[in-house]
Amino acid sequence: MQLNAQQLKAKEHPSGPLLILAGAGTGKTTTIVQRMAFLISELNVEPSSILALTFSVKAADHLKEKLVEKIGADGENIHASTFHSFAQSVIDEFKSELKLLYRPNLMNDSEINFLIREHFNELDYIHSALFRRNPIDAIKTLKTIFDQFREELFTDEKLSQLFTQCKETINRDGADEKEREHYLQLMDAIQIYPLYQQWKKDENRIDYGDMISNLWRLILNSDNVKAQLQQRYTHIIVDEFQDNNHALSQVINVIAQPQNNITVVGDDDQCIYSFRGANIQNVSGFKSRYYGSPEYAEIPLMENYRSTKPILKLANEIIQFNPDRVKKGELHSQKESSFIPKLYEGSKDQQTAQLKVEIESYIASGVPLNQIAILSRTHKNCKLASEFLSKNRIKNQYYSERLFDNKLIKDVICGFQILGKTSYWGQSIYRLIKNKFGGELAFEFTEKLKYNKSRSLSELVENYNFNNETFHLWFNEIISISEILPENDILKITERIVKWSGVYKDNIHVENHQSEINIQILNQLLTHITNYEQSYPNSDFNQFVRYINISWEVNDIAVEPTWADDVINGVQIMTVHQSKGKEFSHVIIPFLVSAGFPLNYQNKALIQFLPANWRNWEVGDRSMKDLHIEEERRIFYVAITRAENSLVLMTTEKRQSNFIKNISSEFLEREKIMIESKEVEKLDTLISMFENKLLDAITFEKWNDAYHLVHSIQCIKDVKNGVTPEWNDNPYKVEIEENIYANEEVVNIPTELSLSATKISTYDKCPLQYRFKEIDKIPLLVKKPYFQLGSVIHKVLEIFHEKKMSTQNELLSLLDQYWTTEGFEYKQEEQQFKKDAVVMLENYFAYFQANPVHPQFVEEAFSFKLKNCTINGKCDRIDVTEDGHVEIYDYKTSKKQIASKDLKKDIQLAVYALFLLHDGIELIDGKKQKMIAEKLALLSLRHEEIETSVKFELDELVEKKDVIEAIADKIRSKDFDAKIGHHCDYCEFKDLICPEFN
DNA sequence: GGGTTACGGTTTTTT
DNA sequence: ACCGTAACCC
Repeated sequence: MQLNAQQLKAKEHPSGPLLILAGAGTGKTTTIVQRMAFLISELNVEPSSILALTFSVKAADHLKEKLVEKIGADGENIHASTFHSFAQSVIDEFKSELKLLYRPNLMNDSEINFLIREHFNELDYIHSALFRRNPIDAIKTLKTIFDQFREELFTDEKLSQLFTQCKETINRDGADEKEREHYLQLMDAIQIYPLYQQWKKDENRIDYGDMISNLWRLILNSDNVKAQLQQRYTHIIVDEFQDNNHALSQVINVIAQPQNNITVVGDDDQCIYSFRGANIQNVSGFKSRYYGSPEYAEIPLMENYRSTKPILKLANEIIQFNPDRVKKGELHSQKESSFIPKLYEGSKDQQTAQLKVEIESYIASGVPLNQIAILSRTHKNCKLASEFLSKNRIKNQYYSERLFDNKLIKDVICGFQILGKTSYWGQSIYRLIKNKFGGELAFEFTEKLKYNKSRSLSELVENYNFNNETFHLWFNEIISISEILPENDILKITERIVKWSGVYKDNIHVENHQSEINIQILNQLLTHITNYEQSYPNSDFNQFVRYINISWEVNDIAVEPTWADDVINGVQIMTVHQSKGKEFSHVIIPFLVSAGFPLNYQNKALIQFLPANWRNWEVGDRSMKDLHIEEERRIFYVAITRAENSLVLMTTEKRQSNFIKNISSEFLEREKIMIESKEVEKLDTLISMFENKLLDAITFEKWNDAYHLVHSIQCIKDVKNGVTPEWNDNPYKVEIEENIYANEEVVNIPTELSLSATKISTYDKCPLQYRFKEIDKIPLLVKKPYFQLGSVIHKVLEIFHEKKMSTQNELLSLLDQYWTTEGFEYKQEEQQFKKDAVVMLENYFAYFQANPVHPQFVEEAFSFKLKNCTINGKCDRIDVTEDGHVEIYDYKTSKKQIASKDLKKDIQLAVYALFLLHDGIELIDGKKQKMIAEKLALLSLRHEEIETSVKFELDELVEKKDVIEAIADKIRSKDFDAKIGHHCDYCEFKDLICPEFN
């Protein structure tokens, strides 16, 4: 390939610091490869004196390949690798200087979280209440902060100085609550960090951050190492320089001395990894560091060989809104085109429908599917697009599955939960029985599970009458596995669990593409477990289950793609981050809605990043939020610049993304989507699914499988036409029937429908969750600490009033009496919860002293009938005032206090009022009296002003009654569609049961 | 115009 | 749990 003038200049730049500002698609790899060739042939640099560094393994492999291709044997002698593998090789070589005898073993993310988890109870004092209340969140947060300490190369002295700074900040007036909490978390991180380092050392382990910081310590503390490295590598080349963090930049700066023959290639407009420490000031920082040096040069490559002029015009228009960019001119190209990037406006459904139209028109004009890409900001939207295309018979490729989200892996995990008797115990048995033997048998089994408090399998068997021989045998097998737990190693047990759970037998039954994927996925799990066994050879089974559960919680292991994935020709669907470095003839970016892209900036309760003024770079007066929007804009810029020939954007009519809202039609042609989306029939979806499988079978030459699939498709079509299919020996029969009859199981609604305030709000939140809890009666997880706290508080207050006690001491000693440490995994958590309980009781007592009444009733149960249901419930406390007015009180232990104006929406208070209206209570004369409640109050115990209250008038209560009856009607009509939202994260059925996540 | 409420969204991933 | 915009109120 012929280099252009700028590229040539970069190639033949003599020596000294060189900054190549390489825009998207400007031939940067070619240029640096040629530059290395030039160094060797023209400047007589030894190949082994060149150090070429990248961040990712993929980029390193790509670079090595190109080097060998262009330079030949000399290319192989160039040290081209990732930063981390370079660091590791140096540490190996000089390990004696670090006083290491053996090469430390690298920890993966699950192991790191597990390590902190296993030591968490040793921590004596934790500053952050949030950390104390939620150790798992604390562990995850600590890990990311520890990484950032290393990215910024903080020394012990620096950390202790920052600790003092934290203390000053939290004592300062005017700091808001969240900021104060963040600094408490940072104080914890600083205090725990040396312990974390020691825990690793004790086990001769290191993490990725240690690789870089050890290298830094080596060259800083040993003149010998520094001198050797400086002599060995006289020329340094760094790729994707904008993604470097501070630590990496410092390391290469030192090694490059004294000649500073250092070439960096990067584009500040494509820096999209600041969440992992990438320093947005890297590029300009390089410039200011070496600007004074006489050999310093700066060469922009802005001649783009990828995109057409109109696409680049849009890209330039968008990125120019970012402040403080390094000066390098605009991207330009020679590719003329009359196609202006297009913007479709329509609802989300219309956008997906339009996706289909666009792709079909590309197909009609002969574009290969893998030249079309759908890019999205989030995985959620990628998934949406992928599922939509599959339903519509358009082959597509989207990889994002996490190992522990996989259905088969979850089945195996269920086996571990059963053996480990964890809180997932009941749900795991339920899930496996349902998968293997159907819903009816699972339903039959649930009652028994509920009453099996000791979680003993043999006890279950004694109480169960097995009519089904296969089921009986299967159950005996898990019992015999549980009996050999102590004397067998974890891999043995895993093997038996895998067999028992049926994932081999049931999912690898046909010689087809999917089976091969399934085998690979299972192997990935086995590898994960083998690694654990090697690291913890003396682990007992319970510890192993804790490890598995933390891996599951972290869930960051991606399912590896198979070799075969490259062969498939489908529409490419990926996140913008995944698309970096790639290019496609046609790019579609749908769902450009406000809050979606740019994503809303969120200042979360758990700290995510070090404070801006702790970093080794200046951001001027831009806020964290400004920086966030700028990064989102760069992400959008990266997405646009992937397109070669056509670029189609899609957005809603209102609430459009800020990035495109005011872009003039000169850059972007707008058009309203006119088509209406229509639902694809269930059986048609199934046919599409099998047609896709057939395509795979043909691609991979699984002819026997193809034969079955053709037959399967015929059978589904038969069902569609009302004909009874002839299944013969079709191995897909079970799978197809499951799909056809899914959600058509019998749901038995009791004739006497019993509701309560809680049940009503559960239904309101998610009808499916209501069904799981109240209709299917799926076993719940073992009580979480949070609920335990609530019930203890209620119990204590009940007794306090019942026994007519009157002092705070009496109240608090009741707490001591009823408090139990059971159910708490972490010491800190238990202590904090008890502290919270004391505060709540103190708040209550202060309130009680100001309002000294003796309640008429405590924990008063009630029941009354409405048109189509019975309402049951319990009032925490009922008072009768001197003038005969009734007041009902409810204790709230949750963090959130409902504002007075919102109380009328509260269903619970309305239910109490309805009870008084419909059923009444016994007053002095022993007769039940119906009336309107004068006052309905919530006592939010976590707040100083605990009382908020409301009164419902008659017409309002009639309205509420209608609402409840409407819900009862909906339940009776078996309306149980899942409602997805943030509440899903707190739903007990999310992990193993809910079809939306399984 | 300014304040309030309703509503619709809600992470990225490498070593 | 938290943010940004549209719609509404005055």
